[in-house]
Amino acid sequence: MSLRHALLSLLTVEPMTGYDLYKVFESSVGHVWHAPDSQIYPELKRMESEGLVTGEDIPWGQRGKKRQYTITEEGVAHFRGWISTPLEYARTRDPAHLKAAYLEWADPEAAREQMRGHIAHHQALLRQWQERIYELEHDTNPMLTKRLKITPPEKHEATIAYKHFTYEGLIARAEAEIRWATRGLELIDRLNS
Amino acid sequence: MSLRHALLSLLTVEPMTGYDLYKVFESSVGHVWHAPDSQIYPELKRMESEGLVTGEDIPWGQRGKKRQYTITEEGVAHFRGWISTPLEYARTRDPAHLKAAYLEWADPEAAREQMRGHIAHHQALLRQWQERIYELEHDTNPMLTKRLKITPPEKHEATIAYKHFTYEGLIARAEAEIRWATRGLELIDRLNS
DNA sequence: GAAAACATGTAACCGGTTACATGATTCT
DNA sequence: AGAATCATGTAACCGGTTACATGTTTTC
Repeated sequence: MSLRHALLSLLTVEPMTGYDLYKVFESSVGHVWHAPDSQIYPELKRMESEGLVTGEDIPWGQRGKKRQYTITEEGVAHFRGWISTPLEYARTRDPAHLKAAYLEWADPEAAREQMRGHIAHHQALLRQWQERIYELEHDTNPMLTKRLKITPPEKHEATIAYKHFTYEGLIARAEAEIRWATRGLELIDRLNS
Repeated sequence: MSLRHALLSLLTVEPMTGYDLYKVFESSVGHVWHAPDSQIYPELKRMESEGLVTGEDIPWGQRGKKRQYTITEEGVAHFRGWISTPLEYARTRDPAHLKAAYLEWADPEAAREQMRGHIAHHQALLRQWQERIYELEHDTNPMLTKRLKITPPEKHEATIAYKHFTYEGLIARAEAEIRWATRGLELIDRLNS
């Protein structure tokens, strides 16, 4: 149930429509949290009915309208409460490592293809996260820029530092996965020579 | 839908009942893949109806009976096919890192508690996986021992090596998470001094 | 005028979790 | 005799995915 917390985190910056939020999930934030529009719209309605946000229809063009959601005090408290609550970790369920444990069942080329896929996947993530770090260091992330504008200057350092720290962790993880799969390729070669 | 592949991987060793499989998931294998009994029993039925396994009622005590499942040739082919098929990676959804990105919303002690929880979680995983490595190196894992008995000797090395490789990857990941959260604690101290 | 982007939903399904329910066997 | 373990399920729910559906506005 972290979707609503991801939504709330964005709504602490400024009021947004479902489509605005969807676009953010599709771009930068989407590399930490993904959500399809079909999940966002109903969740916003539920959050409105629970008083975490208020919705307001605002005109859009001649006949159109869109619904803009504003976080409530209760929503802010809810978000802060979630951040402060110890995370419950889900039991392990890891298809990539489950497959890796039984690679002797695949022929060597299929096994190599698994490892190459793993490397490609994590290299793509790595690039995305390095791009986020670049944005942080050059203040080119629109959401963060807006956030800093409404944040007291003495909290700017922490606001940036925790996001930097987050992406560093994701980068370290991606690099570890790439190293692991690279060793996997070497192992496959060794076992099939 | 990897549950059925996890079940098939175990059934390649010997016929087992739902409860047998459940126990294995609760112990060693459960640290790579977890499944509750309420998911295992219906899945086995479905797999039987799809011809991946055959079920046989065998007597248990005076009046009791239990259903033992044997993997079919089709089941073996299905498992091998899965291992050889490139994995589709799910979009990122990572509550721990989502929270970390907004730790400025928590007070320092709650933020530290998050990091300590992350460290404790991954240290517990680390111990489990180191235990699995120990088992591999000393041949004290019952399932693996049985597996090797029905595996041609020339494939023993690969069978063990891929499992070793898998756990090494999980260990590297846990160590990276612990390092990350440890840096997180340092960051919290620095920002609040 | 057409295409792309903006805007918002519903419905069916799927894998997984939690709670509930029941009974037999084995061990102490 | 009682407790632990063995054994097998059902049902309600939950978060998430995929497919379907519709209409407006802006841009080229």
